[in-house]
Amino acid sequence: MSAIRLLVLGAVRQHGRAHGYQVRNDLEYWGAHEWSNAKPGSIYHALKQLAKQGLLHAHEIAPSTAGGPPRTEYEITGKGTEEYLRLVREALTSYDQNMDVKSAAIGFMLDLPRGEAVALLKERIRRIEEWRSAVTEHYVPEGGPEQLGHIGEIMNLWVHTADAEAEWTGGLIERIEGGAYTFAGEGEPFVGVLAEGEENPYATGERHPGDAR
Amino acid sequence: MSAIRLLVLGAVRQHGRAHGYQVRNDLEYWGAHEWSNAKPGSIYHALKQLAKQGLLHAHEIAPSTAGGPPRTEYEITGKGTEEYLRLVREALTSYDQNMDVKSAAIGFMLDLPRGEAVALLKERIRRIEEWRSAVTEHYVPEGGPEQLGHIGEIMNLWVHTADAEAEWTGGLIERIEGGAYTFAGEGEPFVGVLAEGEENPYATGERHPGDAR
DNA sequence: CCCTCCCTAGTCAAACTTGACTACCTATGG
DNA sequence: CCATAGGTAGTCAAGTTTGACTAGGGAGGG
Repeated sequence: MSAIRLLVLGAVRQHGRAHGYQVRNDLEYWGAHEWSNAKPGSIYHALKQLAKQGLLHAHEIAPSTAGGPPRTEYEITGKGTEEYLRLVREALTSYDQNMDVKSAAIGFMLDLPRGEAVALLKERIRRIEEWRSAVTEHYVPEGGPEQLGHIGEIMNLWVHTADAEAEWTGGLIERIEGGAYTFAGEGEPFVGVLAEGEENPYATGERHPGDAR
Repeated sequence: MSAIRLLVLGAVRQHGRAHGYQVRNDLEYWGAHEWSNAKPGSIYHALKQLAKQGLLHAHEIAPSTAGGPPRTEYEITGKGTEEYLRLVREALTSYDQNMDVKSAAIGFMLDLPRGEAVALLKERIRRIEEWRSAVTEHYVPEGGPEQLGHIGEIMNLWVHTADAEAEWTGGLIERIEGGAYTFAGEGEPFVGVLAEGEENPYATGERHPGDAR
């Protein structure tokens, strides 16, 4: 699963109606150009792709009001909302993923009801543990793990990483169950996009730490 | 950095001389089709690319001895060996990476001298800690971390992940400094490829746990 | 002897990603 | 009043990845 579809769908959805440059700005506001592969080309490509698949509706619009070429505005469709929620659920649940998917999942989790988010995170832990025991049981040869030599270090890395993720997930579950944050249906939804004309406090130039290069 | 170049260079290098299907089999033997993006198309593409860049030398060969289309054999060049070692060093050092790069780095680290491997891993820890403090210092707004709301959980994830990796790296350094494994120049090098005709004990069909789906 | 299945070895189109590039408009300083 | 820097909005070619597909040969069963 690539994070870009989720990010773009989520941005358009929070906006209600947005053109490509707005989405691009939101993702930059979120720092996503640094912790995900959200480059201009990918964003415009994703918008076109999503429109082609009926997840976004494209409005052809007259030349921009603020200079530059004419622009296309997008709105999320019913099918798109379904897909968005499906992607959020998948990102929260599955242990398949890169940092960008996980980060996006957390950013969007408030769009689910609190109970469901907790259930999905518990399922996540279950899958991590399942995977962990598959590693330890399947790969350890008869004669003990020493037989593997340095290759055993790879499994060690996998197990260590899995444990750390399970632990972090557990902490998050506790905080959510303890009443933290405002989930779907509990009040004003959290909106993290830039309004028309609002300036981006995290605009380019500054070096952000999400950047793992 | 994508893991595929490193994996393919490493496989050809251990073989001395190999055609695409052999590389494919080695990667399957290593389980790489499950913990990396090593699909047939990617492997053949990488081989051609590496040959074009002068990192591999391609021998055009007559029709296969065992059925199927004619095949091309590859050998690593001097430039290719340099690039291979550069990639191993980079993979060991940088905190940029996905599981596949890390796993490959461990698999190949014995091709470096012991002292260098330790130095690179220490540098890795230094970079992780640098990144960690960049996250905590840069992203925490005035008014405390509570201001961020659920977005703070993303930074929490990053920090937690960084700490886990630093810890794991530290453990690996200790074991290496304690004399574990046989590094470059210390004796018979470790060879993890299938000989001609040798059967792959991890052949397809079985489900491997590296598969994180 | 023939049919089917599987292994060998690889190709290919479609989708996705990357990074550089274009074109237009506004504000600003000299 | 002019040029020039910078923001707006997006395109494009080149490179990479994916997953399905091809085509030939041998093994084994009936």
